[in-house]
This record gives sequence, structure tokens and C-alpha cells, in this order.
Amino acid sequence: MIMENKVFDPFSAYSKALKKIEESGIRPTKQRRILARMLFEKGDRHISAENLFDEVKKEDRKISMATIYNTLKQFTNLGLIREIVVDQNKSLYCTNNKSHYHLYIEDEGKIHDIPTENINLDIPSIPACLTLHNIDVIVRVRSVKDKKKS
Amino acid sequence: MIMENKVFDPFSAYSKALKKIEESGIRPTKQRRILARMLFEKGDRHISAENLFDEVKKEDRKISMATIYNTLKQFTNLGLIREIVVDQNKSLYCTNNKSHYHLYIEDEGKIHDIPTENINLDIPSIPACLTLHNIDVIVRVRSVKDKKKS
DNA sequence: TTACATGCAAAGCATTTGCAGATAA
DNA sequence: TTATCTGCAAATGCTTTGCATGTAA
Repeated sequence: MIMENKVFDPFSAYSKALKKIEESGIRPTKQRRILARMLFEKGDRHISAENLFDEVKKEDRKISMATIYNTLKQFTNLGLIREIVVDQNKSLYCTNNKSHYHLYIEDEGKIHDIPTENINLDIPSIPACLTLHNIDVIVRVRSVKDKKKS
Repeated sequence: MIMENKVFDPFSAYSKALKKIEESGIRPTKQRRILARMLFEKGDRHISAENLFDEVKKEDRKISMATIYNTLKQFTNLGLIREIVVDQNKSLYCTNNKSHYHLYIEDEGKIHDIPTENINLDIPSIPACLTLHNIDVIVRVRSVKDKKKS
């Protein structure tokens, strides 16, 4: 397996992601390996395309925005990451692949995971003509410091 | 009260909205009255800025996109409507002002309300430094006809 | 009268696309 | 070798803004 880091740990989130990439048929190119490492070697993250771009740049590498977007979409389709839309003009990509919900601090733009077990959610049964894809729960809060209503 | 329709019903959603507009201090201009009527005289709706624009045009009136967007934002701030972001490139505005959740049929782009009572949701208590603003629940489903995974 | 609102066109911004050159297998 | 991928720049599409004109009170 072609790794981006030196130490091989077959159980790391990064190794698992690489394995899934190879198995899926898409090529584990240099760019995809760098991005997989960025996404999965720092624990659970919520990152935007732009932040990811900047992070790559900080390591003195360079991956074009087009490739960042394409790769994020491919990883999403592979189920490696999850896209969450908290407001109309930015998508965040979530690297926690366990089922979970989100706490969004609106005035700070910060997002945190809420483990599924911390929320009790019962939904009515879905009609046979529909298949459940996902349930998004976003608990939207504001920090008290922010007194403004809008 | 300046009404856009002929029959005065002080208990209609439209009348209530007009009242809230007047009380809020913003002027109940012709455009705002037309949009309030469109939004609140047809029951609970989920409508985009563009659809609202088209609907106005169908009645042989004309309101600019800038005004549509400004008005939707103002109505949202007044609590008359609620903005829901189902995917990154379109906001829908929801005229149901009762607390509720959403069922989103992804491959059709259709959205339906789920009354709060139909879903059992318990969230952990919020830290004192945060105030709860809203809880979004979006049940994402796909119609079975759509066999593709992505 | 005057503060506020509207409409137009232009700007903004995240994301996508077309295509020539590069690269993995 | 060849199908796939990358990067650039241009295009797209939703939303916002600047500003001159219009309008409610």
C-alpha cells in the first residue's frame, strides 16, 4: 500500500481510507493520498474545501481547488467523509464516519459532533416507495456573548 | 390594515403576517404585501426565491430579484418564515411557522413537513454559555425508482 | 419632506466544467 | 500505451451590493 506517512499503521483511519480508495477502483494518486492524510490523520474534523486547500499549502505542497473539490466529492461518494451544509454558502466535510449528529454554534461558525447515543430520536416508518438515506440533526445554538437577534 | 386581497379575514396566516410586518416597523409596501400574500395564502409551502419570482410574474406583476431576496431575509428575521438549506446551492423558505421537521426526497428535490409530534427527539442539556436557537431535523430519503448510488 | 424601499446592473463567492498536459498502471 | 487524473482559467448559478429613482408616512 502506498502511504503518505512513514510509519505504517494498518488500523489508522488514514490506512483504512487508503484501502477503500484502492478497492474502489479510483487511483491512489499523490493528491488523493495527501488529502486522505490531511483528512484522516488528525482525528475527527469538520473542514471546508478552502481550509483544506490552505492546509496543503502550509505543507509547501499545492493541490488545485478543482482537485480539492473533485476529491472531496469522490471521498463523499465512497462514504469516507460526509458533507454537511450548515448555511447556504459553505459546505463542511466531516471525517467522522460513525453515525452522529451536529451541534452548530452559529455566531462562531463552529461545529461539533454529538454521538448518536446522546440523542434519542424516533422517526415514523418510511413509506415503501422511499429508502432512508440519512438523518441530519443540527442543533443550532448561539453563544450568549452574542446579544443580537439577527 | 392594508390588504392585498379583497376579503378581510383577521385570522388568516396572511393577515397575521401583515400585522407582524406593520408592528415590526418595516413599511408594508406593495411588494411586501404581494409577497406576504403569495407566501401565506396557499397553506404551508417550501419555496425558493426563484419560484417566488416566477409566481409573481405569472400574476402579471413584477418584483425584482433583489427585492425578493431582501424581503425573504426580512421575513425570516421577523420569524414569519424559516430558511432551510437542503443542499449547498439553494435555500428554500418554509411558511409553516409551527415547530416541525423535514422530510427531503433528494432525487426529486421535494420537501415535506413532519410535525414535531411525529418525531420523538431528546437532546442533552445545552451548556449555560450557549442558547438554543433551533433544531433542524432533515430525514433524507430517495425514491426507490432511483437505483443509482450517486 | 425625508427616511426608507425598490430595481437595475454589477459584483461576489463557492463550486463546477472544459480541455490541454501530466501521470498511474 | 492509454485510460484516468490534475490544474488552470473560464463559466455557472445563487445571492448580495451600490446607487439612482421611487414611495410611504
